[in-house]
Amino acid sequence: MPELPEVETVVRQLRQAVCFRTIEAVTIKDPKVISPAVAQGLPARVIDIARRGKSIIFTLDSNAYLLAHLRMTGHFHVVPSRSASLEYQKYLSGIFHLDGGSFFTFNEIRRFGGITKVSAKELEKAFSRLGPEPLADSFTFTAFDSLLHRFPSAVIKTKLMDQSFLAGLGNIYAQEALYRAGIHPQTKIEEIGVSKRKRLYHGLREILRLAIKCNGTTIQNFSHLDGKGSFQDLLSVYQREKCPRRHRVERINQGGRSTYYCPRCQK
DNA sequence: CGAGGTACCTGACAGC
DNA sequence: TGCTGTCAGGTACCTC
Repeated sequence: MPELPEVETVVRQLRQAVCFRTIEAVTIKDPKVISPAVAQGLPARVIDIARRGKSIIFTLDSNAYLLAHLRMTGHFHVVPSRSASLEYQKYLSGIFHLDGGSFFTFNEIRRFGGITKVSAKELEKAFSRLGPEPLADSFTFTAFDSLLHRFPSAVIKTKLMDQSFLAGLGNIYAQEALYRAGIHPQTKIEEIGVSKRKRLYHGLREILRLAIKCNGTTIQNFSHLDGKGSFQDLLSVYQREKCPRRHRVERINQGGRSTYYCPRCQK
C-alpha cells in the first residue's frame, strides 16, 4: 500500500531511470487512468521528479507537470528497450516512450490512481490542501504540537491519516506510529499528554525514515521498480497476531478501515 | 467550520 | 466447480 516511504522509493528509482530523458510520445491504454492531456505537448524533457505527500511530480521542460498518484495499486515499470516484452501488460494503462528506445509504463489494477497533466498554478492548488511533510526540517515538535492543538476533539488515528493534517501517512504507518508512542488509536487528541505527543512525533519520523531505508513495505499489491521492500518484516501491529512484546494484537474498525493495536502497550 | 460516512474499483479469499 | 459475500484502502464528495 503506497504511503510516503513507498512513494519516496518509487520517486528515487524513477529519478535514476527517467530524469533528464525526453518523453517522445505516450500511448494511452486507459484514459480513465492516464488523462489524454498527458499525450499533448510532446516531446518534452523530464527535468525533475519529486514527491509531495503521496503524489509524484514530473517537471517537464515544456512548462508543464505530470502529476501521478499510485493510490492503492498503481505501479511504474521501467523497460530498457523496445524489444523487451511488456511483462505487466495485464493492467497496462499507458506507455511512456523515451529517447533511445526505452520506455516506462504505468499499470493500475484497481484504476483508482492515475496521471494528469497540470500547470504550475494547478499544481500549487492541488498541494495547497496538503498538510506539512513529516520529514521536513521545518516540521519540528513545536510545529506538530500546534497542529494537534487545532483539533482537540478529533480521534488521533483518523487525523494522522488525514492528508490535510499531515501529508504522507496512511493506514499502515499511522498504526505503527501509534504503537511506538503507546497511544490507543481511538484516543481523542486532547487526551494525549505532552510526553506521548513527543513519543508520537519522534516515533512517526523514525518509522518513516526506517521504512524508506527498507524501500517501503511490500504487502499484497505494492512493489517498487526493482522488486520488493522489506519493512513488512519490521511491522509491530499491522496485520500481526502478536506485538514485539508478545502481546495479542486486536483489530478494530475505524471509519471503514481496519486498525490493529496492542491493548496492553497502547492505552 | 469539523467529523464521520460512503463511493470508487478489482482481485484475493473464505464459505457453501 | 462456481457462485456470493467480504475485505483491502487513498481520496473526493456528501451529510450532519
